[in-house]
Amino acid sequence: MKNQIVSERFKEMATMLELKGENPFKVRAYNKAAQNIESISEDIEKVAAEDRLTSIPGVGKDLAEKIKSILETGTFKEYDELKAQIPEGLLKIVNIPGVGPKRAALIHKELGITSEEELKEAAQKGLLRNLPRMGAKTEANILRGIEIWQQARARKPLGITLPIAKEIINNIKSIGKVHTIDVAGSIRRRKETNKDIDILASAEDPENIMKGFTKMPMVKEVLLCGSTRSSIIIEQDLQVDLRIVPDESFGAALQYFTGSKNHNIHLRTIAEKMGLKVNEYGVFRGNNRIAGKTEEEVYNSIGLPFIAPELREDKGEIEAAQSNSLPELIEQKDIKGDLHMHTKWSDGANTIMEMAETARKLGYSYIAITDHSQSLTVANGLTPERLLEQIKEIDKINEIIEGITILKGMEVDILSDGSLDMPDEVLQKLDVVIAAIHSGLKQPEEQLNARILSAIRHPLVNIIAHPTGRIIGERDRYPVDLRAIMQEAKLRGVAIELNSFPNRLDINDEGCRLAREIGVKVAINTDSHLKDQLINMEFGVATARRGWLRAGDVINTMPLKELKKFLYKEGIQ
DNA sequence: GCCGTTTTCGGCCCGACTGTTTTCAGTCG
Repeated sequence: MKNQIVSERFKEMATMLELKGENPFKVRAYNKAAQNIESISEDIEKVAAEDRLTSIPGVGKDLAEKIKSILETGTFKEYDELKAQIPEGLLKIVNIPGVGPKRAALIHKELGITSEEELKEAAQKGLLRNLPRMGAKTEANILRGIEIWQQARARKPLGITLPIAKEIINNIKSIGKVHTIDVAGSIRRRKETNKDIDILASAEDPENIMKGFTKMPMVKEVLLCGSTRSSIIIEQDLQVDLRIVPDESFGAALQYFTGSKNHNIHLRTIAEKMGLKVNEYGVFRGNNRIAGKTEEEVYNSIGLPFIAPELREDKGEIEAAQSNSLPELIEQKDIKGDLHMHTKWSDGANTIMEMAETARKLGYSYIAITDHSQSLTVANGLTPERLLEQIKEIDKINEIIEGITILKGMEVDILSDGSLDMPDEVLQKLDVVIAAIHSGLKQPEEQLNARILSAIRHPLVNIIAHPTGRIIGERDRYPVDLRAIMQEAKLRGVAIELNSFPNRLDINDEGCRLAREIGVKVAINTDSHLKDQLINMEFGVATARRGWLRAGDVINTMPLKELKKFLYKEGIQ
C-alpha cells in the first residue's frame, strides 16, 4: 500500500505551496486529496492500474498524473522543483504552533533559520522579537509552541481522549450553572485519534466558568483565556478548548465545532445557494436568525435531516441526506452480546464466571469465551486437552448461571501454512471459531492473503479477528487485500471482526464501509482480557457508525437463536 | 487544483484571539 506515501508527498507539496504564498485554494486542493487518499481502504496502486484515480474525491486529471508519477518514481516534477528551492528545515518549522507560512518565510528570510533547533535557539536569544509585527510575547509563544509540538506530535487514541473529555465536562458542570454542555470536534465524531479536546457549553455566567476552567487541578498551562473561548494544556499534554456560546446559538455552535471542516464547507456552500449564511451563531437570512438553538434546526433549515456526528466527514453523507437515504446507524443498545474475550485459561485476568456476570450487567444475552490456542505460548494458549476441559466447565456454568448464555469458542491461530492450530474434531465441539494471525506478520502479501483465505474456507471458522493487524501508533496494518478477504468471507458465511480495542479498531471505519459495500457481515467484539474492558464495545460501535453500518450488518445484534443459525452456517454450502 | 441544479470559468467557509498596531496581520480551528 503506497497510499500513505502519496498522501505524504501531497501534504508536503501543500506546505511548500503555502510557503511560496501560492493560491490558498490550490493548497487546499492538495491537502484535501492527501486526506482522501489516506483514508480510502483500497490500494492506490490498484486504483491507478484500473485507471480510476479521478474517482477519488478531490483528485482530478492533474493530480491523477502526479499520483502515477509518485507510484512509478516516488516523486513528481513540481514537487522536486519546489523541494529544490525550499530548505528542508523550513518545512518543519511551519508546522510549529504559532508559526504559520508567513512567519516561517519571514524568519527564514531575515535570520536564515532552517530548522526547529535553530528556531529554538534564535527564540531563546531573543532574536525573533525584532522582526516586523513580532514582539517578546510572540517570541515566547513560538518557544512554547516548539515544546508543545514536540510533545504532542502524536495524536492520542479516542480511548484516552474520550474519558478525559467526559471528566472535564463533569468538572466544568461543578464550577457553576451550565445550561448545556457537550464535547465537539473529532471526539464527537468518534475519530480514532484526536489532536485535542473541544468542549462547547452555554452557561449562566461564562466569565466565571472560564475562570474555573483555567483553574482546574489538571491544568498545566493556560494558552489563552477569553470570555467566549479559552485554551489550556492539561497534565496529559493535551490541548483542551472550551467555548461558551449563548443558548440560542448552542446548536449552531455544536454543529460548527463538531466539523469536520470539509463537512462544514460543503454545508455552507449549500446554504449559500439558498441565500442563507451559516456561522457558529446560527443560520441567517439577511440579519434574521432562522435557526441555531439545536443542531436539528440547523440541518432542517437548509433542507436536510439531522446527520449523525460520526458521518460528518463529507464522504457522501450530505448527498445521502439530500436524497433521504442516510443509513439507520447501529447503536450500543442493538448489541446483544460479545463474541471475543479471554479468561485466566489463557492470557486473560478474570474467570469465565466473572466475565459472564459483567456481560450480564451490561445487558447482554450471550457471550463467547474465546481463549488462545497452543501455538501462542506467550499467551498460555490452550492445547486440545485443555480446551476440552474448558468446554466442560462452560457447560457446568451454563447450567447454573441465569440470564446469559456462554458460547464455547476459541481464538485459534492461523499457522504459517494457513492451517488452524487445533484439530477439526475439537473445533467441532465449539459454537464460535475465531481465526486470527499472530505470527509470521512479516510474510509477503500473497502469503498473508493465502493464509487468511484458507482460514475463511475452513468450514468451521466463523469470524476473522483483527483482519489487518494494525495497532494505532505502533504497528502498520499488514498488507492484506481486505476486499478479496471480505468477498470470500461473504461467500462462505464468515464474519469480519471489528475489534473494539481502542488502539486496534480493526477493521477501521473505512473497512466498515467496504464491508457494507460488499455485504459481508461484521462482528463487533471487544477482545477483552479483563472484565473492565468489556465496555470498550463503545469504541467498536462508534467506528461501525463512522463506517455507515446498520444493526442488520452486525451479527452480534442478532438474538441468540438467529446468531446460532449464522454460526452453524445454515444455508451455506 | 478541483468542480459543476448559477458547469468549462470563476468561484472556493468564516469568526475569535493575540499581539502588534493605531487599524490589522497572522494564526487557528
